[in-house]
Amino acid sequence: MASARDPEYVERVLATAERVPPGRVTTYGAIAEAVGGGPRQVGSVMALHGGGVPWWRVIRADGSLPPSHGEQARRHYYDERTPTLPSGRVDMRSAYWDPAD
DNA sequence: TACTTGACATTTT
DNA sequence: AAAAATGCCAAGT
Repeated sequence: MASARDPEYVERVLATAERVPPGRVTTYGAIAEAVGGGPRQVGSVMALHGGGVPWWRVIRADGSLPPSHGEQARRHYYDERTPTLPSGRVDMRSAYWDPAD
């Protein structure tokens, strides 16, 4: 299992999350494809070890804010001037950043 | 070993 | 447009 317990996997996930430029966002799925495993796995890793990374730049594929962090994330988005839609969702069209970049 | 659970994704109602 | 159903991958119990 390439996993939340393996520091290596965790490192890769966190490293990718840290590489996300300010004002941009990426998705769990994208990271999952970059580091391997499944989107949920990435989520679990973030949940356990995401304390030191900008998790607010990592959102769901549909642009919805992180399920359990709506308010926090919103504040950060405002600070980083992340393109958001009136509906409270991030503007994926322009703010999306690909980990493979 | 089998079932449940989860910072998700995609498709269909 | 919004909600439900289905699929995925690995951990936790």
